[in-house]
Amino acid sequence: MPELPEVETMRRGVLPIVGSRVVGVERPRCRRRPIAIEPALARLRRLAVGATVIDISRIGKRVVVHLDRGYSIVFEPRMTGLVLLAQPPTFEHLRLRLLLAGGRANELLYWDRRGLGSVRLLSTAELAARFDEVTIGPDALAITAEQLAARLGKSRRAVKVALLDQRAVAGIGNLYAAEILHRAGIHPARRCDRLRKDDWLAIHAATVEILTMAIRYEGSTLADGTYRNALNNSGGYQNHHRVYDRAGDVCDDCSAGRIQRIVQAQRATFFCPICQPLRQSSSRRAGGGRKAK
DNA sequence: CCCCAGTCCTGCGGGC
DNA sequence: TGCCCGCAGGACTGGG
Repeated sequence: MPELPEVETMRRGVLPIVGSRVVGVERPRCRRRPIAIEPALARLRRLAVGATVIDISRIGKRVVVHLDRGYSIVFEPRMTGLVLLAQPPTFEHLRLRLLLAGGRANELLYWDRRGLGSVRLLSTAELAARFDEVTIGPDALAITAEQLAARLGKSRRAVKVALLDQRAVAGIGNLYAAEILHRAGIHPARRCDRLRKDDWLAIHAATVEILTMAIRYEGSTLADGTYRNALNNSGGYQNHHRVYDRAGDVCDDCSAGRIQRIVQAQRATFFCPICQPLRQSSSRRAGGGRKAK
């Protein structure tokens, strides 16, 4: 499930197409229900073909391919989408192919097993309108602790549920929310409005640490093997998860608690009851730093 | 406004 | 061994 580290890895992986010219857009034959592609293929083709890729950015969990002529193509992978330079995991689920010339890559592929994702061509104005500060919060790697506290501190939601709200902070999904709160030593069910400044500092520090480390390992490829980088290689961060999908395991950090699984807002949450007590202990470390391994 | 529940989709694993 | 059901969770929508 691509979250910030996986999408950032995709973005970096397709950077070689900067400078290439789009010479074709194809929707491969696919018996599957087509994913959302906007505008319709003919118009997409008319607007994109002939344009040159000038930059690749990321908006939360989306990869944005910027073209000259004032348009951008937004890839939103949702659960199982991949942006690839080559070698799709299967041809059955290949959804869109951008043919390229004049650069280091011949094509950019969008692959999506479940097909919940989308590809959209937006003008610069449409892009700005769609992703303004109301609809999407600051990126999780750019937000300050003060901004995080200001945007979530009055919410009565459980902190884990609130961290998934892309309007508050962009890029955190179910997996990394669990890992971040474990590193910060915060119980996922604690209400945002009951957290103190120290808690937000700890969550902010843990966010930067966990996401940075996950990017270094090129993201998490779970047991279903879906997530791959732009060259169809697995990520490595799944081997460093402390809590996600590890219910019943003894916690690596405290060697005492067993990882628990609960459900919040219809999503699985994992945590260590020793490292993440529901009632705040007076001795919790400040700043979210965890003892070195 | 705030928050929750339902929706989309496919593949896989557990249970019988 | 085979089949069915439930689950996985991105973003979005409708409603209390």
